[in-house]
Amino acid sequence: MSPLREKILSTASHLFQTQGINSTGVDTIVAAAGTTKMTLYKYFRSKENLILEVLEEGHKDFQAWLSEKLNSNTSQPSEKLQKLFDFIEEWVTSPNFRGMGFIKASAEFPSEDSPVHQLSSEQSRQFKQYISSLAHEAHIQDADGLALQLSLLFEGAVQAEQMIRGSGAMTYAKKAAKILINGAATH
Amino acid sequence: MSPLREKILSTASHLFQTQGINSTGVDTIVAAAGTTKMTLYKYFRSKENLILEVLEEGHKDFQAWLSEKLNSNTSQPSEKLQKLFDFIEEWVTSPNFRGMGFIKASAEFPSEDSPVHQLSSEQSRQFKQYISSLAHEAHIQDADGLALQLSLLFEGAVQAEQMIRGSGAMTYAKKAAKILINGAATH
DNA sequence: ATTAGGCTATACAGGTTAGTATAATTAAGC
DNA sequence: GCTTAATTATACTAACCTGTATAGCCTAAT
Repeated sequence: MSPLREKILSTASHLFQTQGINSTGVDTIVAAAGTTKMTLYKYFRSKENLILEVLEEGHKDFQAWLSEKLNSNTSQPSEKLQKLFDFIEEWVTSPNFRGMGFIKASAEFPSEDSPVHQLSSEQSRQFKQYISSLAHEAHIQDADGLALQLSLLFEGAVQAEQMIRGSGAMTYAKKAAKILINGAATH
Repeated sequence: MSPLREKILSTASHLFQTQGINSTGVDTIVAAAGTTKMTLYKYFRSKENLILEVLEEGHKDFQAWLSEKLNSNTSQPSEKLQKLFDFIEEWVTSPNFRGMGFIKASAEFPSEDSPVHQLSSEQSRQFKQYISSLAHEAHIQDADGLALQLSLLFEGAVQAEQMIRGSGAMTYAKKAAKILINGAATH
């Protein structure tokens, strides 16, 4: 991959997170990345295309990191579910955390026709599906229900944590998650 | 109050919710409200001012409806906390539900300098504070912690419900809320 | 009927944005 | 040293958006 392409992607990702997607112009991105519009439009068909690639890369990175973390640090399926939120907290509070793109993207692109909205809602669905599969392996009866509840907590916490940095939302989300997991396991 | 002013407010509220705030131009608003820009700018200093008033009205309506509902349908403080999510579900699934403005507004205006961001984060804080006061009256030890958890669930559920209409997110959020409330009450 | 106030219609200024065209510049390979 | 390819620099178009200016219209009260 071209290093300039990567630079544009990471710069855009950072700006989208801190300034918002719609309020970040292409000119701002290329200036911050130390390149020009011509180069950006060589690698990306349009701004929308760039947004989609930023979202995809961010989601892939997170999913890869999370499943690797779970697979190498736990053995039992029930243990994975228990440690899920510990690792999520680790991700969210890590210094290079650039936000969960799909959460904000769906808010900035509320129209269901928008490809950006479609991709981010698909990613949200995928994440919920992943939690559900963990719950299923741990032989939880209503695995989908628990997965939905945990993803609600997760999305709410990420948003709150970004709204007021250091609000401790993730800590309480973690506690709530453990209560819900234990409650679902005893049925 | 002028009926035209009210019409502009309600029209803007509806459009902001369905199309997003930033992607809804004033021309679109006045066309949908059946008036002209001159009239809009007679009643509102700027678009930003209109956004702030829409947010304020929506939040006031919700808070008034919710506390009235709680006060007239419950007696004991613990009962209020228990029924909180039942009423929230009623509000969210009601046909004239126009969304929780402050949740999306903070996402569309991520810069902390923005007055819109400041107002919506203040409203989010107020809502959490209200839940906390209910929890306090019910003699829950960690009232703030429970309030934070419940507001996470709430914000997550509203967003999910809007992302995929009829996802049943609110139903599961309600169940999770009851588990968390009961867990917090026995400490 | 006429006057006055609110509303409409329309055009426009000023700024911002995505995206393109064109030419100059750099750097690497032979 | 020359060619080739990639990147830069800069200017521009076309669309869009907020906010304003100006003139005309309609209705209600006197």
